[in-house]
Amino acid sequence: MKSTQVIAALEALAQEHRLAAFRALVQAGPQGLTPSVLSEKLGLPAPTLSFHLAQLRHAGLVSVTRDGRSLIYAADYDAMSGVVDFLTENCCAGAACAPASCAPAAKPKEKTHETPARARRRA
Amino acid sequence: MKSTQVIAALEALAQEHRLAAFRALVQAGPQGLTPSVLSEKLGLPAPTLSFHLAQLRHAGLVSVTRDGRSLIYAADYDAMSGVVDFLTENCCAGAACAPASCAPAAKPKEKTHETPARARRRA
DNA sequence: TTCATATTTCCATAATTATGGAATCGTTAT
DNA sequence: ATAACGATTCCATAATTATGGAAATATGAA
Repeated sequence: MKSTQVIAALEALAQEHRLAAFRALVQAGPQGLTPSVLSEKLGLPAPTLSFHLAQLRHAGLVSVTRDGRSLIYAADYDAMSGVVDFLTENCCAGAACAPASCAPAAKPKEKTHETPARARRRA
Repeated sequence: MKSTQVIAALEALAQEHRLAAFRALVQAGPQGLTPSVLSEKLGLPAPTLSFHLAQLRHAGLVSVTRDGRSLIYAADYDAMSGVVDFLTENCCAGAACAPASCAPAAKPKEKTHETPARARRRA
C-alpha cells in the first residue's frame, strides 16, 4: 500500500464523526448501513453526514451500493487491513507493535546511545 | 486507549511530513534523531519541522529529551502500539485485520443480506 | 403524473491547519 | 562577557476542512 493512500485513510479516520461512522459500519458488518440509520445513530444532520461519508469513500475505506431509494455504506475490510499492515510494518518497530493477540515480541533494546555532547561533557 | 487519543494520533500521522518524520524516527530506533538531522533528511525549514514535531509530541507519539544544545526526538513505540491495537480491535472485524505476520483468520462472511427494498421488489 | 422519501450537491460561513521569515531562548565554546 | 549554534516561538498569510440550510436528484408509491 502506498503511503499516499495510507495518509488519505488516516486523514479520513482522524475525525470524530468519521471514526464513529466507520466503527459503526465495521460493527454492522458486510451488510452495511444506510445514511439515515447512521444519521440517527450518530446524531448528525444529513448533509454533514453525507460530507463525511464522501470523505471515507474517497479514502477507499467504505463502499456504497444502492438498494431502492437507500444507499448502503459498508466498511472495506481489506483497505483497513492495508492501513494496519502499513502502520505495523513502517511505523512500529516491526513485531514490537503487533496486536496483543499475536505472540508479543521483545521491545527494541533501550541501548542508551553515546551522544557527542555527552562524550564531550565527560572529557 | 481512548478514542480521543487515537484521533489525536491519527491526525498527527495523517500528514505527509509528519508521517515521514515519524517513520524516520521509528527507523532511527530508541536513540532518536535531532531536528537538524531530520530537517536535512526531510528537506524542511526548521520552523516548519518544529511545528510538525510539536504536533507529534502533543499526540504522544514522540518524546523529547535534551542533549546539550540538541534536542532528541524519539518515537514512542507504546503509543503507536496502542493506536494499532485500537484500529485492530475497533475498526477491523477483529482477527480479520491482524497483520500478515499473524496466522490469517478467515474474512467475515459475505452473507448478502436481505434488504427491505429487495424483499418488496420480489413481492 | 404527482407525491413522498432518501440522499446528495450547492453554497456561504466558520474554524482549523500549514508555511516559513524574523526574532527569541537555552546551551556551550572562546 | 560575547559569540555561535541548535531549536523554538511569534506572526502574518495561505490553504484546507467542517458545518448545515436550501435546493436539486433519484427512486419508488399512489
